[in-house]
Amino acid sequence: MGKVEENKLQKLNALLKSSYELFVTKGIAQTSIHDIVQKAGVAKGTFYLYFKDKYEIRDRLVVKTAERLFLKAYEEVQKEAFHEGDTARIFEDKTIFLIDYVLEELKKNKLMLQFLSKNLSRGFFHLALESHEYSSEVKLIDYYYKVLEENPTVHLRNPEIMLFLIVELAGAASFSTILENDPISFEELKPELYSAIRAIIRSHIEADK
Amino acid sequence: MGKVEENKLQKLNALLKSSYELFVTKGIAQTSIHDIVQKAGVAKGTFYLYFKDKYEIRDRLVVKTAERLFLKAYEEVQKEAFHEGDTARIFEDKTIFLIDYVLEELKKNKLMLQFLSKNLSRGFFHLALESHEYSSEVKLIDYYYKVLEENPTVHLRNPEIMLFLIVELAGAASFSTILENDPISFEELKPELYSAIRAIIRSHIEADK
Amino acid sequence: MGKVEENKLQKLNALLKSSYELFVTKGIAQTSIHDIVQKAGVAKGTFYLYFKDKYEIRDRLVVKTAERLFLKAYEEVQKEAFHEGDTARIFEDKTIFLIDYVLEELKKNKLMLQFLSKNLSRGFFHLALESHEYSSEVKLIDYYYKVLEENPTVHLRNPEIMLFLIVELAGAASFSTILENDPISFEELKPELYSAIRAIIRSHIEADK
Amino acid sequence: MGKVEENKLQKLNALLKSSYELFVTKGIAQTSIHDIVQKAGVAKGTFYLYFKDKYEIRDRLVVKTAERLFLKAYEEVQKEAFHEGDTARIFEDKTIFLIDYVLEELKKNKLMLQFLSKNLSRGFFHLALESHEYSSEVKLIDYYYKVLEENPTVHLRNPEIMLFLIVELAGAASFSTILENDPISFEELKPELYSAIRAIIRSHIEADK
DNA sequence: TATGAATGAGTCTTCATTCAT
DNA sequence: AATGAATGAAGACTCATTCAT
Repeated sequence: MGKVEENKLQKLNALLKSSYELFVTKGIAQTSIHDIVQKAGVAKGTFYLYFKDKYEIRDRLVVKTAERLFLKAYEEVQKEAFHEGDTARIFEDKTIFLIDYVLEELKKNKLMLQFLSKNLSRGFFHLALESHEYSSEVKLIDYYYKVLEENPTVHLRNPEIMLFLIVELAGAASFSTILENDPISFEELKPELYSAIRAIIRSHIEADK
Repeated sequence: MGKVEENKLQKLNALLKSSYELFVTKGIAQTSIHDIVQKAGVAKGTFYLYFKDKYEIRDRLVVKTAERLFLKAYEEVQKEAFHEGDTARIFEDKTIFLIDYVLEELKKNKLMLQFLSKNLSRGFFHLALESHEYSSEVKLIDYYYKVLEENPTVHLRNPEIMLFLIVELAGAASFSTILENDPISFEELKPELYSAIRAIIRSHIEADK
Repeated sequence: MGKVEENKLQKLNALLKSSYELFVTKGIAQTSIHDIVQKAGVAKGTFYLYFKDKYEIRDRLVVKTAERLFLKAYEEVQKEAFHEGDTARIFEDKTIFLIDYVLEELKKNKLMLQFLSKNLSRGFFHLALESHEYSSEVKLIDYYYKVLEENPTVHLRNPEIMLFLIVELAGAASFSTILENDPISFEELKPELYSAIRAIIRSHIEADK
Repeated sequence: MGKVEENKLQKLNALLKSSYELFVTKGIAQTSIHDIVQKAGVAKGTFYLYFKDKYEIRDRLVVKTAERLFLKAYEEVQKEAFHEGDTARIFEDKTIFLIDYVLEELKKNKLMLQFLSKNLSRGFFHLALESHEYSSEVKLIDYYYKVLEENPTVHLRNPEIMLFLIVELAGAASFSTILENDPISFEELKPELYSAIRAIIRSHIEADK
């Protein structure tokens, strides 16, 4: 990589980094291009060499953040030992573990949750399901299929829709409870949420012949 | 009502009406006070006689819209005959009916759905669960308790959290499917959504002694 | 006085009183008609039945305040016994006493001093010298002539200009020292100020034949 | 100086110039940012690149104007020959000359005087005594000490306070007479004012042993 | 006389975007 | 490629004043 290329990458990263910090701290609407470039230490005009506007930078950040999170969640599932009960039960446990890992991470980093939830109406989970122009190739659904493949005796009626429902439920329910303890605390919600998710999973597992 | 009072109400309504129309068409951020008062045919200063800013007007509109919708849903439940199966099944059916009515209304009026979903981070459904300063007294949860009372043999482990989970699920899942047919169409989602909701309800119904 | 007249006077006084309080607390520019009428407990339109604008009310207040102050100062001079030295010295002492009384009153009520000095470029003292449409008939200069008459052997070269110079000097010098201790404290200034005033008086006293 | 720098200076000066003209003509309160930038031929946003608000521009103008005036007055004192009488008399004459020069300049430019007197509660002369953030370093008091040093046999009891008193007196008395011929004309006032100033100076000159 | 709802001009201020250097 | 001065549209909000009741 030439010196020029290196310099460009450096500026790009400075812009991404300062944007992320500002978005997460002040919120997107309250962050101006001026704020971003000042924090990044580049000139105003430079911003426009890399991004169309701040919403483009936000989209890139959201995708990047989501992917990183899911990759880590998947890696943690792999490390864990699941063997209590039958394969259906193991699959259920793995799903809950995955969801729980992500939610706990978001709980630890509320600013990140706020940033993600505030700026994506459909929520963080949903986005990660979709293909996206900035995205690299791996999606939550791909990880999920891998988990599924590891338990070949489990048959789901409609795995994609099931995951969609679970993700929407977990996302929507945890946003308000984590951020506002409303209507109950996240800790109180958790057992009920996971019990509901298990109920959904079971209703999707087809009886073996 | 005196002439003055009449005139005041007229202005208030003109402002609410033009705001609503602009919000659902252009979005809140893209709507200026200038737009609102111009459409309403009143002076700029008049706006500030009735509202602090456009977010106050939005909140009032959201609450008003949500209440109207739920009241109608509840009325429709009352008209309908439910008698297939045991009381638990009847309760399930009534819940699904209620949800379905609201979702169908939102589907008919996508602009309203968009407006509501875009402007309430926690979602339209969630709001309706809570008390609110602009709100009259009846809430979704109240309607729900009424429905519950009509089926006194049904015992729910935790009716409030159950409703919260159902509402978050239905809300989140239907927003993206209705507005963007993504990842599937709303029509395809429906049976799966309702089946998931039934699974959640059943997991909350306590076994009779 | 009829009931209507009484009511009118009451409103007028309420407006004057609330204006004064707001002017000395927040300053004139920061006080709106809305503030005044709200504090006075009358309607906005009522303000315009009594005053053209807030500057008219300010002028009336300034004159009223100044007159009251000078009347009191003159009364105090009358109570005091002056007999040390010759008539010229007694006249000098009376003048200093008069000035000192007014300055001490202003020092006690800095808000009043601020209000007067901020809103009259030429200062409080100067105004009181002039005839004014809202003013009743007695002016500082009239009091001064009375003092002069009590000491008939004293001959001043130009009493009016002398008083003008003294008043401007005392006013300007005390404003900044009382309000801001700048460049020295008022207490430190006083002996120097009064010594300067005495020097001016002496230079105006004509030698008797 | 690069083209950019040159252009910046040009804009800054255009803003200062148009502000000054508007302030002295209409008064500060009646001058809007819109007026200023329009007259300067720059965009509204440009104003905020150079100044926080119109009060900052006013302060800079006042200081700039005052400094220029006093520098010129001092230079004129240096050019003049003073030798009539003893050193005390020469010192007196120089002081009067200095004051007179400034007052005559203000008389020539009544708009400037009006602007200065209206917008500085403590008075224009007073300002010139003080250090100020926009100011370069030389102050009236510095010039005055120089004058004093040129006459080493003159001993003043308290030169700083004496100057303060003289300046306040000259400032306050001349504002109203120059601007409004009130209560007498400036020309009529002058001999009396200077005689008063001489009386003050003499009362500060300490008797030689 | 008194009211206070209504007005809309006026003001400040921010900010994305452009473009000459 | 990078800069940052300049732009000016756009927006929020205030407030003295009017006038129908």
